[in-house]
Amino acid sequence: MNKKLLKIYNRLYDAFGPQGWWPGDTPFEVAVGAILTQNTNWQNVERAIKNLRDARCLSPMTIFKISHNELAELIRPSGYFNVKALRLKNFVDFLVHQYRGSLMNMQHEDADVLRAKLLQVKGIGKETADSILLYALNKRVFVIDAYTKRILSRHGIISEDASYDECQELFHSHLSRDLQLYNEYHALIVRVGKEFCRKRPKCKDCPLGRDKGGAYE
DNA sequence: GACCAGGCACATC
DNA sequence: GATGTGCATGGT
Repeated sequence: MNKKLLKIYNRLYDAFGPQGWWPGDTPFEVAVGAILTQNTNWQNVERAIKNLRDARCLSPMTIFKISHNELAELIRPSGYFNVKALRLKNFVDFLVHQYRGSLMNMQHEDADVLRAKLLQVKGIGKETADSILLYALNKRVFVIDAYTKRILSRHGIISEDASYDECQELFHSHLSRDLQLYNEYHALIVRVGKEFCRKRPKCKDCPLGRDKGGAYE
C-alpha cells in the first residue's frame, strides 16, 4: 500500500512538477482562501481575495471590524457570499479571542489540539481545518478532498464510501510524515483531478492511467 | 440551459 | 450514521 501511494505521487510529480501551493502571501490569506474555496472554483476565490486586498480588508482585525454586508459584498464573486461572510467572521472572532488575532500565535500548539479547536468554529469542517493546518501553519496533516476519494476509489485503493478519517489515516500511516510531501501530494491530486477526473474524464492521457475496470461513466 | 467547482451546517429518518 | 437540502457565483 505504501508503495502504491508513493507510486501515484511519483507519477504525478513527474507529470506536473511542483505545484507551489498554497497561493497566498500570508498565513492569514491562506486561511481566508481555504474558507472561500469551499465548493467553489479557485478563480472565483481569487477575485474575492483581490476585492479584499483592494479594500485593504485582508487582515484579521479589518475583517473583525467591518460589517457583515460589507464583507459579503467584497467576497461576492466566490459564491455563497452570505454564508462565507459568516464563516470568515466566525474564524476571525476565534482568532482574535483565542490567539490575539494572529495565526503566528497558533504555531507552537500541537496539531491535534489545533484541529479540534478549528473544528469547533462554525463553517470550518475537516477539509478546511486541515488545509489551514497544512498550508497556513505548516503542520503535518494530510488534506483529503473529493478528488482524493474519487481517484483512490477508482484505482481500487479505498472503497467508494470510505470516510474522510479513514482516507486520511491511510496517508498518515503509509507515507512518511513529511511536510513537503503532504503539501505537494494534495496539490498534485487537485491538479490531476481538475484535468482528468471530472465527470467526463479524458483518462486516455491521464498520468495515472485508466481507472480500474474503466468504470468512469 | 445544464453542469460543475479545492464544503459545511442543519433537519430528518 | 446516512441521506437530503440550502447556500450563489462564474466558466465551459
